[in-house]
Amino acid sequence: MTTRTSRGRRPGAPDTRAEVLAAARASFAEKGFRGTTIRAVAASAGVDPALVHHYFGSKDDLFVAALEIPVDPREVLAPVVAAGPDGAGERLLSAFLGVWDDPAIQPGLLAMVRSLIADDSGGLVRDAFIPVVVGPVLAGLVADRPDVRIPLVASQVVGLIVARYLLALPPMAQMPAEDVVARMGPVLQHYLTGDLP
Amino acid sequence: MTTRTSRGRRPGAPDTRAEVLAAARASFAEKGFRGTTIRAVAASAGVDPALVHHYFGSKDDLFVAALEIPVDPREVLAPVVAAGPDGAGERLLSAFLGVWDDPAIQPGLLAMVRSLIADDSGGLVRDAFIPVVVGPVLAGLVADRPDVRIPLVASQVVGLIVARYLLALPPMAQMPAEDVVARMGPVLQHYLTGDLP
DNA sequence: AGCACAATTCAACACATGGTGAAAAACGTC
DNA sequence: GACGTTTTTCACCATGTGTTGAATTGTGCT
Repeated sequence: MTTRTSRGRRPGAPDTRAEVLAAARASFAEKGFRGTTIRAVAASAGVDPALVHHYFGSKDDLFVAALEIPVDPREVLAPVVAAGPDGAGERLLSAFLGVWDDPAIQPGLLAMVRSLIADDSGGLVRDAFIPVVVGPVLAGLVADRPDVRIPLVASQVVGLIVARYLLALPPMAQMPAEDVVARMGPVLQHYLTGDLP
Repeated sequence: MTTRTSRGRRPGAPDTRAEVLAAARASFAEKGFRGTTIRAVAASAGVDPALVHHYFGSKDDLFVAALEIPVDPREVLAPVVAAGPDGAGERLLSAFLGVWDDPAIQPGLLAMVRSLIADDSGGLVRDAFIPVVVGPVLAGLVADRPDVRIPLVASQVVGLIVARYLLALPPMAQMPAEDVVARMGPVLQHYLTGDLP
């Protein structure tokens, strides 16, 4: 039911709709859902606020449009799992950083996580994302007691994301991905397969 | 320059000011700064919105009042550091959980961290809190290369806080403090004193 | 040129929010 | 009871927000 049904623009012409979406994504990523205003998005795209509504409907609709991420976590994690538990910590981190450091993907993820933590909407991660999406995948990687190991892995990964991307703590934010993998990989490996009290 | 200068209320009487502050603290902790409205705080305390202003001034003032935490991080960490690096990982975690699991302290900390992550105000943590407050303290605990080790410790601790308190992921949120200490302590110890690539 | 349709802007509404100043109510003291 | 003080409410204001519908401009087609 979108407006854009017919043939595309002529090549070279600016795609205003895409620019608005990019501006929205950036604002959601930086300021979260509540901190983002339609007017600010419109201004940042050099456009009238009404146009934003014309293209995307309500602010909620704009948000879910900005959340659209060109990556399926299951596809990213599949090869990590397929290679078995040896060195899985490093591979897991590598895959993660590969996605998060991709400038085409990062703003959408950032918007999602920032808004998730900002409001109380953690219920979504708690009830859907972790148990349904990431839980089953990681289950193939842990040695045993997934109910204990998965939250440990999750807590370390969440900490990395918050420190490196949301808070941009130096030097964590500037550290090359390989260094992060080398230093945190063994810890993840320990959480996945090491001895647990 | 507050209004409350003269002698206190008679014992047993309800302290409206304190109730308003508690309501504000709870709302800031749950919904963050932007998600909190003066009207909602007033309603939750069963009071007129103007009274909130009368007691606390602006919304910013109310926020800093809600942030007041009866704990100095330096005092909490001092004994951890004094005992030296052996088992520092466990002691660090223990001290941390002791503070965060204290229901008298938690809402204030939650409000602080939630709002810090929600907006872009991470600059405060980045530029003041970590380097000025926690950095020097932890510097006495790390074996060497504090610029690398401290962010690693920080990322794991941040992950714990976000997973356990902000997102309340099960079973991390329900795990007894001792279990957390037993399972994450060795990792922190490794970040503090272990071999690093 | 004229037409159909998409892209874009304009002007405005309804509402929620932070904030203010004066009035009223409650309370202790003499 | 009359007073000063504190506590609490009332009635507004200015502003920013999401949203809407009509109007305007632009573009391609015949």
